[in-house]
Amino acid sequence: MSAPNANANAIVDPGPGAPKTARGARTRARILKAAESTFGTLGYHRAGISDITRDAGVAQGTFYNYFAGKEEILRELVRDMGHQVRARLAAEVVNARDRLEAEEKGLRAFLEYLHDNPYLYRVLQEAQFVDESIYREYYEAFGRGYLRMLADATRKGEIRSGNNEVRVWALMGMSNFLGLRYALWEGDVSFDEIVATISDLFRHGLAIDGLDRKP
Amino acid sequence: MSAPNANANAIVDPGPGAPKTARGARTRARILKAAESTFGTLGYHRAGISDITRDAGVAQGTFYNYFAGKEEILRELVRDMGHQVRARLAAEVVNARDRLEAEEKGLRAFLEYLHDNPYLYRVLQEAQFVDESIYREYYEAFGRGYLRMLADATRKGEIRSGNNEVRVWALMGMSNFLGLRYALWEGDVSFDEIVATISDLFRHGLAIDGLDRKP
DNA sequence: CCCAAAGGTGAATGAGGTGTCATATTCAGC
DNA sequence: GCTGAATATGACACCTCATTCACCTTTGGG
Repeated sequence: MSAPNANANAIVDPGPGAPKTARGARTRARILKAAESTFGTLGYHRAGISDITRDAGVAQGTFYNYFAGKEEILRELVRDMGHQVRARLAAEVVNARDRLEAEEKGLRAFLEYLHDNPYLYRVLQEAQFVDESIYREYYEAFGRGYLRMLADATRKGEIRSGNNEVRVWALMGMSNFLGLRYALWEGDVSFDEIVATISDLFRHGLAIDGLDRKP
Repeated sequence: MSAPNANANAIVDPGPGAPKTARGARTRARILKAAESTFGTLGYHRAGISDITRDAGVAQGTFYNYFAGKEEILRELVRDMGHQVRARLAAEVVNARDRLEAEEKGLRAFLEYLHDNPYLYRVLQEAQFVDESIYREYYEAFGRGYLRMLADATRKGEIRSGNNEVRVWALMGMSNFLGLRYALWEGDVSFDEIVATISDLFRHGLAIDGLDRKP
C-alpha cells in the first residue's frame, strides 16, 4: 500500500546475479532446494533466511548473491515447482485414449505427486498471500493447458459441450482438495477408490436419472 | 524456543478474561470485528495488533484483556465465521426438493456469500498455516454436515451410490475454487452460468453419453 | 603461474512488531 | 455519591530477522 515496496514488480529482474560459473550454479541450486524444504516444513513466515542458508550449507550473505530477497526466491520456487508438476502430469496423460481416461490418469498422477512432494502444496498456498500474482500465475498457466485439452476433447466429441473454463476451475478445485485430504492429511482411502469415485462422477454424473441403472 | 515465552501454551487458558460487563462484551466484539477486516485485507502476518486495535478504536493493551495473543483471536474468528457460513448455507438449502436442487442452491449461495464476505476466504486459508487444526476443524465440520446430506440423498435414491466421503471433498474443492476464481478474483462469468455448468456435470457427467464411453 | 572476476563469509545494523505493566478511567451496586 | 472491581491506556522493553557490507577465498582463462 505504501510507496517503498512498489519496485518489487517493476521489471522482470533477472536477479542480482545469475551464476556465471559451474560452482555458482551449484550453489544457487542448493539454496533453492533448501528453500523448498524449509518453506515446506516451517512455512514462509516462520522460515528465516538463516534456516535456508544453514540447510544449504552456505553463509547468509551468499543467499543475496543469487536472490534479491525472501519474496523473490519464493517466486522462483513456485515457478520451478509449477513446471515440474505440469511436466509430470503431461507425461502421465499423454498416452490416454480419451479425455475420461486422461482425467483418471491425471488425477491419480496428481495425488501421487503430492504424496511424494508434500512441499508443493504448502509453498504454493502460502505464496498466495505473499504475492497473489505468483499464485494466480500458477493456476492460470495450469488452467490454460487444461482448457486446451478440454477444448480438444469437445471437438473430438469425447465430452459434452459446456463451459469448459468453468469446468477447468471446478476440476482443479476437486484435485486440490482431494490431494490435500487424501494425499497429505490422511491416506485412509486408496487412490484407486478416489479415482474410481471421480471417474464415476465424470461418466454418469451424480444424479440417478431414468437412463442410469441402479447398482 | 528459549525460556521466557514458554508460558504461552502452559494450560488451556480460557482466555485472559471473558468480559464480565456489557461494556466489556461490546469491546471484545469490536476487536473481533476489527480483526476480521484487518486480517481480511492485510493478511494475518502483515496485520499488526496495533492495526486491529486502531481499527477497533481501543488501545493496544486492551487487546490483551480479551485475547491471549494474535493466534487466539484468529482461532476465535475462524470458529465464528464457520458458524455463519454453515448457517447461511443451511438456510438456503433447506427447502430444496432434492439433492441436485440443493447442490445448485448451495453453490449459488456459497458464491454469493463469498462475494459479500470476501474476508472469509483469506482468513480461513491463512489460518491453515498458522495452526492447521483450526482449518481442519472448519472443513471437517463442514464435511460432516455435507456427508449427512449425501447419505440421506443416497437413501432416498436421489443420487447414485458411491463413496460419499470422497465426493464431499471433491464438491468442497469445486466450490472453493469456483468461489476464488469467480466470486473473488474476476466476476467475468455469471453465477447462473457457473451453477448451470456444474449442475449439468451432476446431472449428466462429463462424458458424451450418460451410459458409457464410445466403443 | 597469475590475477581479475566470481563466489563466499558472518558480524553488524536497524526496522518492525509482540506482549507487558504501572497507571488512569469507568462501571455498577449499595 | 462512594468504592472496589473491571476495563482501558500507551509507552516501552525486548526480540526476531531480513538485509548490508567490507573483506577473504576460489576459480579458470591466458
